[in-house]
Amino acid sequence: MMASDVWKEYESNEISHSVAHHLTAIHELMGDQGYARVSDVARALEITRGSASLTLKALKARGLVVEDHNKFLKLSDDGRRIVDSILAKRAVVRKFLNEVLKLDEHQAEVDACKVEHLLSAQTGEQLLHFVHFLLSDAPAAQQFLAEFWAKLDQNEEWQWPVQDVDQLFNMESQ
Amino acid sequence: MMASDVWKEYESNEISHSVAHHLTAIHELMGDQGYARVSDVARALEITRGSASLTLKALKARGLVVEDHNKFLKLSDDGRRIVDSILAKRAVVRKFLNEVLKLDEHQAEVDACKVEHLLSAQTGEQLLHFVHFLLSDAPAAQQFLAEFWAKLDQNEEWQWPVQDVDQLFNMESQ
DNA sequence: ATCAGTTGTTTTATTAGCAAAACATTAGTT
DNA sequence: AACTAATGTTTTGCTAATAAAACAACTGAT
Repeated sequence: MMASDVWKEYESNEISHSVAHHLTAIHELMGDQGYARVSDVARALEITRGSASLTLKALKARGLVVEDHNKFLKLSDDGRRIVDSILAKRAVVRKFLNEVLKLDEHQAEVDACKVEHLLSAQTGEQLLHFVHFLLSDAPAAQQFLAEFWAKLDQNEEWQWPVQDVDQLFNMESQ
Repeated sequence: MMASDVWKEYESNEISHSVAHHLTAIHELMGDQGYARVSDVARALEITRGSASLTLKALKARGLVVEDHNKFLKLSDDGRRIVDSILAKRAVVRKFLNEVLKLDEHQAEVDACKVEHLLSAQTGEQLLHFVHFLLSDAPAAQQFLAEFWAKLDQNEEWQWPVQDVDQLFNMESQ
């Protein structure tokens, strides 16, 4: 049975990759230089001012960005909440990929950036609990990680992509 | 510092969400009913035949799909490799979200479907090693999971989204 | 043989997200 | 004042991915 209802939810996402980065750019510019204009966002994202102007106009219409009396941009409360959730997911995914799975920092950054806006809040929260405990000083966590990393170094070989992951876990197919 | 070079890699992905699902649809139709035509793919994805026809024409041009003498579609070797890597990532992410993080099956399925085509091969492979060891009968793994799940039930409270994830881990900001 | 249903394609239109270019406004300098 | 630079917007055009509708070709039943 095809999960036709599942795959279409991709587009029904309220926050696109582009929107996520327009919003986070405003947030970071506010932190770095205290203000954010259309041009600053465009420079930060390396797109033209025209493109940024159009996207930001839409975000103002959606109530995620508000404009100062003198064209200075600010996140609304809703916009701020969205940025917080995105940055939290990005940070925890990056941390997991880099510090647990031992992927290099660039790869961890790129992959985290790609998925940050797609994960549900529930997923982000559970992942945070998981990584927090995994990287804590709890003996069970440290013991597990030590053994996992040792196993990684042994370079146990599968050819990737594994043909049938479920079979690798001794599951019935679903 | 803005990672301007990072966020644009999103679009430079060779496989879009749509393409990933056109290819996997062909794969699953071959398994289910032994053949796959344009109409079958369109029905499986719940899009019009016209849309499927156009997308599949592009995939034939890219050499990922080949067409029978009588309009029957098949994956090329390249197409098959892509489907294998996508399905492996989807399976391992779904398993991690559902069986480790204890997200419900639907949420796990949706989130896995959203990110499957975005993760690098390296990430997929490392995640597979991780989940495989985590769900094995190794005592360190079972001990860790038991403690983690017990901790989850205690419902340790953070308000999500956490404002500063790095501070939660006692890191210096980066 | 005709009529209905299925299939595949093409054309037209829409949306999101970009670039490029033209334009208007403002700010700073000389 | 005039010239220059920076800023913001609008218009036009592009690509990917969709829908909708028209069309052609094949299949099957009676």
